[in-house]
Amino acid sequence: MDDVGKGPWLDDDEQKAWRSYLLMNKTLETHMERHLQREFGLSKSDFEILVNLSEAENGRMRAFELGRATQWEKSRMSHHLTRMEKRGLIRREACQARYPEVVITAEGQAAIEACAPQQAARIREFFVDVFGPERLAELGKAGDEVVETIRRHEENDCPPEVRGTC
Amino acid sequence: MDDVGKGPWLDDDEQKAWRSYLLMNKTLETHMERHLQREFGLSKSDFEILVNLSEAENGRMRAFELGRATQWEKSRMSHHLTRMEKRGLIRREACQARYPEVVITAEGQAAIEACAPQQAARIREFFVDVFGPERLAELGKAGDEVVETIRRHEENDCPPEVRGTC
DNA sequence: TCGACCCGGTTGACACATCAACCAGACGAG
DNA sequence: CTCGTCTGGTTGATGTGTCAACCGGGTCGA
Repeated sequence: MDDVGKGPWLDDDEQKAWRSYLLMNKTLETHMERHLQREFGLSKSDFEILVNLSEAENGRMRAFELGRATQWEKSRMSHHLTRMEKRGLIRREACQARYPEVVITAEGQAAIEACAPQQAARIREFFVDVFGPERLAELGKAGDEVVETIRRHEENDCPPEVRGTC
Repeated sequence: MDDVGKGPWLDDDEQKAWRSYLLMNKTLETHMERHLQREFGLSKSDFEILVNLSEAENGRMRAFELGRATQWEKSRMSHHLTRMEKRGLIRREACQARYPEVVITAEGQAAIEACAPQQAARIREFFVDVFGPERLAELGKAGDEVVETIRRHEENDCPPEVRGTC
């Protein structure tokens, strides 16, 4: 309620920066994703899961932790894991503990080892190197601030009232 | 082939910046989208179409131009337009020219006029103001460079050879 | 004039995300 | 003990995006 008053829409500079940002996002994302899909038959989502699993102890995690790491909703996680299981990239494995663990298969391991270096190279080529170290650091800081601001706003907006619909 | 050689994966600083950037994206996007959905029943895609139409001459455009403006595939456009038509936000209208025109309805106009100011205010609050003018300008420039780099790379990668699969 | 292609647009099948409902074990209060 | 509730996880319905195939009117060369 304290931010409205500069006019109903963004002014030209604001607009321009915002649109540049959006365009960069879309371009980067579609480029990376298309490459991943065409060369390796993996989606961005597959990649995210495989990265997390391959970095984990013994290549195994609970679905819950995967959810925390990726910020996905649990139902999305469940659906996607069943699809990946069907394709042989992961396996759900019952263990002595309460809940089953998600395990990366040899095939999954091979897939990510095959594509990770190229992904990294692309990130460098199109993002890291274009920004350069100073701008990169700036962006990182600003990004964290944005996230922080939104976090604060959201928890402000709905303090633990009875409403579960936050 | 000239970028590989710094190691197969990103180093710590690169990694950190990249992840901050990704997180900012996801946070911003889900926040904005959720707000739009809950308060106004519009998706980001609906919004994009309505913005373009409402800025156009007479609130009407060819689907083709919408496609150019939004960078969507034609099939996605077609599907989404039929859905929006069913909801009464737009109308497809045959005219004397070759192809039908997409027209924004009164209802669509009302919807976007209702939500646009709040969208703008949120963009200011969480993006423009957090970055501040200098960093915003930097980001805009860097973003354009990224887009430019990818463009060059892609047209380089597949010059107008016979392959239509670019 | 005829056929080959191009181009804007539609369609159908399928992959994916989201939402709400459900399930089962754990846990705490009575 | 048992009833309510919480939590991690699954399921099904539905909305959305993508791919490939198709359609119909133009255009161009033979």
